[in-house]
Amino acid sequence: MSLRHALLGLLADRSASGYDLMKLFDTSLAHVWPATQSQMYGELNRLAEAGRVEVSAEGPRRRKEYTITAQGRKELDDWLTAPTQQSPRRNELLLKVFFLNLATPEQARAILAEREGRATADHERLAALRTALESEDGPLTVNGRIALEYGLRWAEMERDWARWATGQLER
Amino acid sequence: MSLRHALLGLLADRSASGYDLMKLFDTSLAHVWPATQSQMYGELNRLAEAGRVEVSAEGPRRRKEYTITAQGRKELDDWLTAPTQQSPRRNELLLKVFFLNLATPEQARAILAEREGRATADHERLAALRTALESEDGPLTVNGRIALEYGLRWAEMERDWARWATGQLER
DNA sequence: TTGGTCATGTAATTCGTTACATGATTGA
DNA sequence: TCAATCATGTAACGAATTACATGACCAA
Repeated sequence: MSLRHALLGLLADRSASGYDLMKLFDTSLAHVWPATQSQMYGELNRLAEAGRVEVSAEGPRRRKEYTITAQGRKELDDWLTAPTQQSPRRNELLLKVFFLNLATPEQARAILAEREGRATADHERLAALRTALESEDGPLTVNGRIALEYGLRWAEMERDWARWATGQLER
Repeated sequence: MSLRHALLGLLADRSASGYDLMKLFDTSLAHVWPATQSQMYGELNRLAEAGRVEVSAEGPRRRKEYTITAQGRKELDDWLTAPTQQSPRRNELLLKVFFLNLATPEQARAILAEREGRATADHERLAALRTALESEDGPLTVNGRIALEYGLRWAEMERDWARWATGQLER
């Protein structure tokens, strides 16, 4: 239930409405923790009920601005220091690999080729993003670049693995 | 809903009961597609109702042996050839990285150190497994080794990234 | 005045987890 | 006979997705 912590994390930086948080998610957190609008509004209400956030202002169009409370900061801090539970490694690609012997050689090659293509495209996209970010130098960009580097290395790893695996099929 | 396809994949190789499938999951698929017993029995009933599998034999203790049908093979084949939807990349570690500026430098280093440690341990465990498998040479081991290689490269990537990120913190 | 954006919600459904329930069979 | 294993299920809950519903405000 880390959506909760993602919301607390964003609110720790500055107060915001559900709508604001939604946009922040879309622009900054979408690739590490996707969430839908329904989920967010629900979770915000639960956070408010639990005293982790409070409505600090009301604006036009029923806008509610949420501010993190001391309890909320505590929970956020506890989460940050708790051991990170490793990502549930449910992996559809590997599941297909496991059943590769049920597919024809052409199908098998296609599965790996598709992944290689996607990984290559991802890598290029992220590399371009890194180049674009190198010019900026804010305090926020440090974390961003660390996360970006993860994505780059991951894409590289998948691309190289897919190539290697394709080679393994022909023996 | 790939649990469905995992079950079909196992049944494509040989008929089995829910109990057998459970054990197969635990020994072979646990790390790519974990599933609980509840889920499996439920899904098997749904597959039977949809005509993808059928009860081919009944044994002692209410044992039901399932066999894949032509419809089931079709569905499995469709899944294998369909584009692999990329793993939902909800990643708690990266979420924490995103909020690293909210933590103290010690906390930040601890988060990365923990991941480095885990990744290193994973890598060693898988490397040992690879060595153990190198002596065998069955027809099933090809897929297995490709999947294993993925795990190895992934652990290596995370380990190296965590080291690099720790270095980035000190600038 | 009307269309776009701001803004918040509910409902239905699926997937997954944990815990509980039940009983048959086998081997020591 | 009794404990372990075989064998299948139900119930309750939480997390996530998709679709739908509603309305206020602002600018052209």
